[in-house]
Amino acid sequence: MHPEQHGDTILQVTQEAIVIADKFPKGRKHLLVVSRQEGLDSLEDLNSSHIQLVKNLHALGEAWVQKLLEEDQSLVFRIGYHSEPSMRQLHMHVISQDLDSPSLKNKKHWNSFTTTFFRDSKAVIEELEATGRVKPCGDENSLLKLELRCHRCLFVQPNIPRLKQHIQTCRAPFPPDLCLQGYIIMKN
DNA sequence: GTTCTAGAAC
DNA sequence: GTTCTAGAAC
Repeated sequence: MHPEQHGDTILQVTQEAIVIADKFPKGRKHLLVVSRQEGLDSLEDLNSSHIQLVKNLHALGEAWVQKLLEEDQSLVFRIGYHSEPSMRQLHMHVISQDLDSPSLKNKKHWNSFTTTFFRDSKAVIEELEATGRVKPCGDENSLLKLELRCHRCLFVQPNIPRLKQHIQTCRAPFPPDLCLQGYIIMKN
């Protein structure tokens, strides 16, 4: 609400949103596009009146992806929302799909970005336009407790250290369903 | 959200 | 004996 009081921690300010670096990044690049609309805290709060807002948040996120891709063409991104955010103010994650970060430490962290708990911004916009609401994905808690599955090759890994080791070298293409829907954003 | 740690898993 | 996780505390 008062970005001027936070100096250089804020990457960008618009009338509707601010962009900041996630304090505990779960990928090499992890930004948050945060709505400045008071009281708008999660996807459940959205209705038809917010369509332009979420489109603008999406455009802001995409612009940052393009900027980050200019710096490193090997990066791959997804942009979207958590089903059950743990921080106030509706915020969209812009996160690189290496998921390579010391702050990614447990199953909940992993599953919050790799299961349907993560709602791609594009799908959120489409659902909001089609129905005027964004339905909860259902049983968020069990999604966060699912097995540790590589987000590329979809093989299950037994624990976090092994998963982290695995993703250092896994070069399987990203799942076709995500690519075909346009959820995976990479250099053309 | 993170940190810490007891006890489960190996 | 060591590694790892899950739940409590913050």
